[in-house]
Amino acid sequence: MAQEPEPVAKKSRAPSMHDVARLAGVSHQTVSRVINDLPNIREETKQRVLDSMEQLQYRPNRAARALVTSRSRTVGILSASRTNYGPAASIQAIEDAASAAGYSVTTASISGYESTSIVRAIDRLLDQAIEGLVVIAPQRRVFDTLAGMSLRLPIVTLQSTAANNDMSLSVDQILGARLATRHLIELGHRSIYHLAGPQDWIEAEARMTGFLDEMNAQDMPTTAPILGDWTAEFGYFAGRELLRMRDFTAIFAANDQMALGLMHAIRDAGLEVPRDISIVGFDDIPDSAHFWPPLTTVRQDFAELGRRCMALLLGGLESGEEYSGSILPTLVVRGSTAAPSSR
Amino acid sequence: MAQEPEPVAKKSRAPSMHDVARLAGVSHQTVSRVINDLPNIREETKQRVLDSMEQLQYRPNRAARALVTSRSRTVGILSASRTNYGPAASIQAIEDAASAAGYSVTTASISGYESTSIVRAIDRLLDQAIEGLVVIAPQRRVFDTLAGMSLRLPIVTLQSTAANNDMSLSVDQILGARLATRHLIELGHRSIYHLAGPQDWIEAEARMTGFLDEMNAQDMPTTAPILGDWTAEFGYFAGRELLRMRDFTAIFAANDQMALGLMHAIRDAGLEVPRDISIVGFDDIPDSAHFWPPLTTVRQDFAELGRRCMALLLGGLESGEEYSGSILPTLVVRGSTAAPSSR
DNA sequence: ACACGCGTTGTGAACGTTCACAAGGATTGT
DNA sequence: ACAATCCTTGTGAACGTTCACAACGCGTGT
Repeated sequence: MAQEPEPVAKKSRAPSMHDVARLAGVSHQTVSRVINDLPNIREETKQRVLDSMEQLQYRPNRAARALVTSRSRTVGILSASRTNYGPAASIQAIEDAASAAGYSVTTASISGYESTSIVRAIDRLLDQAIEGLVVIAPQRRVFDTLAGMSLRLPIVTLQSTAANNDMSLSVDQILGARLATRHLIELGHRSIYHLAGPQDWIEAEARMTGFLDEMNAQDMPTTAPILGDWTAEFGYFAGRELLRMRDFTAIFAANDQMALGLMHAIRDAGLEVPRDISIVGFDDIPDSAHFWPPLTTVRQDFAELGRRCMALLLGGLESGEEYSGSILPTLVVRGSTAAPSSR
Repeated sequence: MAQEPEPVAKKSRAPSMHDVARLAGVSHQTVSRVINDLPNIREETKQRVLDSMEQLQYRPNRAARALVTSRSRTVGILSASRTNYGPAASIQAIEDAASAAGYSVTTASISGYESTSIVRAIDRLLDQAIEGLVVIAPQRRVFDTLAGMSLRLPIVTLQSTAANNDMSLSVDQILGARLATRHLIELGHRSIYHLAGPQDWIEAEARMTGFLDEMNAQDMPTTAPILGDWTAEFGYFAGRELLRMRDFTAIFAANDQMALGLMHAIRDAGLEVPRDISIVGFDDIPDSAHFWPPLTTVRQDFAELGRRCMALLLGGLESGEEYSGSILPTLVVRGSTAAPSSR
């Protein structure tokens, strides 16, 4: 088997600065100046270089640049469950903001619940030499792991009310939960349950806190929240259990999907929402306006969250200051809540 | 202002191969051999190097490696609408598979509908020197743009039945649509509408084709499909329009969200699903089992799709062969379909 | 006319890794 | 005991960019 040289010699590496420089009749440094558009370059020269770049279809080599500057221009996103609407919308917004600022984004998601999975995910991001880290929908466990690694990075956590030494940004979950709860109380409900999220999710905890705070503030008796897993499936089965004892007239679910499952279970039991039981969700995913009945819920502006997150991170990349901010949620009243039927 | 040297000299770049080599008393090349675990290295030496790496917390510099090998070990994902369940699930699976293979993933999403947005997104990926590209939920426009750029990359397109020169992989959309349509016909429906997806989405087109194919095969009259935008919102308004003339007993919606909107509109009109009108969706998103009524739909295994996609791409990175495969969808019958009421 | 300064351009080293190759030591066969 | 061979390790260049600095040319003030 004759190992002849490749038919049409395709050994071509991509064109480099030197190629551009040669074509434009300048030095590589001048090309570099054009690329990073530094001042003190004659307009004519600049144009000549730009033309050459165009002609050769030149693209700066990111790796070489990263090597010498030791800046990767990449930020990492650590996220659990990116198939949920909320995190997905935030990631979207972060990515948009990042690319507008010349950064790129890599994501790593935590698959299981074991702590090794978390470490591996963080490790993968670190391998990319990320300059900043965004943690979305964080669980306690993630925080602990992160704290134990003591990274030298600006970190922004989303949807976390926990004040640590990182920057954090969130929709005010406690307020949101209070709004939802207050709405039910104002309608006249006296026995309200809470279907909460998974225990170690900081978001879930905050919503639970908001619920309990508001109930206490209004001197209402509370029962222990049920801990769910965010899925409609869980909401459905939790609903079936709850309906065995009908000592409540309203449920505040920690997210829209669980609320959906609840409503399913309630109908299955031959009851009606909101006539027999009122339901409030949390998130306002696009579908909830079309659930049956349309869901009363708490709206979070995920996109805004993502944008501000990126601004914060990019700011922090230079200044290194700490900061934490929050965005206000709003209550969206639709068809799943009403005054309790008098019986 | 005395510019004294930094308090605790923190000029520390990260440790490099040379640092490790010095500590272990070997050459940098030996360290390199350990990292890439090449054969022909004494076990004892290897151990010594590994210890030094551990001690210094050494991490290989990805940029330097990429520079010299001109391999970025990164694949790009080009996606529209990543907040939808389907694409999000696929991305998730791709990322998992990629990271298991030592690759990392960057995503770019197409924000608007203008072609410049597409070019910019691709450009951003190219800047990253991606070695392969996955196009998810592709629109015609994206394909055309991509074709016009004639990239030297393995490209895998997901959910596209269009045979071009790239590799492609999809759940068989046409079959899925036929299954859905046949189900309605077998139930006895004679007048069936199709609420399709956006015109230039290849997926939408395939589902429409499947619908028409099956209708024709069974000698059923067809009306022109309505072109939607995948959202529940659109499904709702389309439903309101359609219900003005009640000359149909079933609708096949091109995805679950639009089906949700349709059902909402039908209820608003005082009718019932499936008693008055049957509805079939497409995708089987996790929520649809809990819609009211639970939605009959076509299930696609997005995760499997993502996994196989990555296998294909990684294979193609070496071999460069073309390939296209498809995965079979299944019909999931739930509560939103029934025989038409005789009237 | 001369020095000075400023705007523009060029030179060479450095970043941290891999690659091609060479060199050294131990082992084997005769 | 000597050459041939294999296994292990080291040497130096190269990748494509930025950085620090040097050099050149031209105008300006005296």
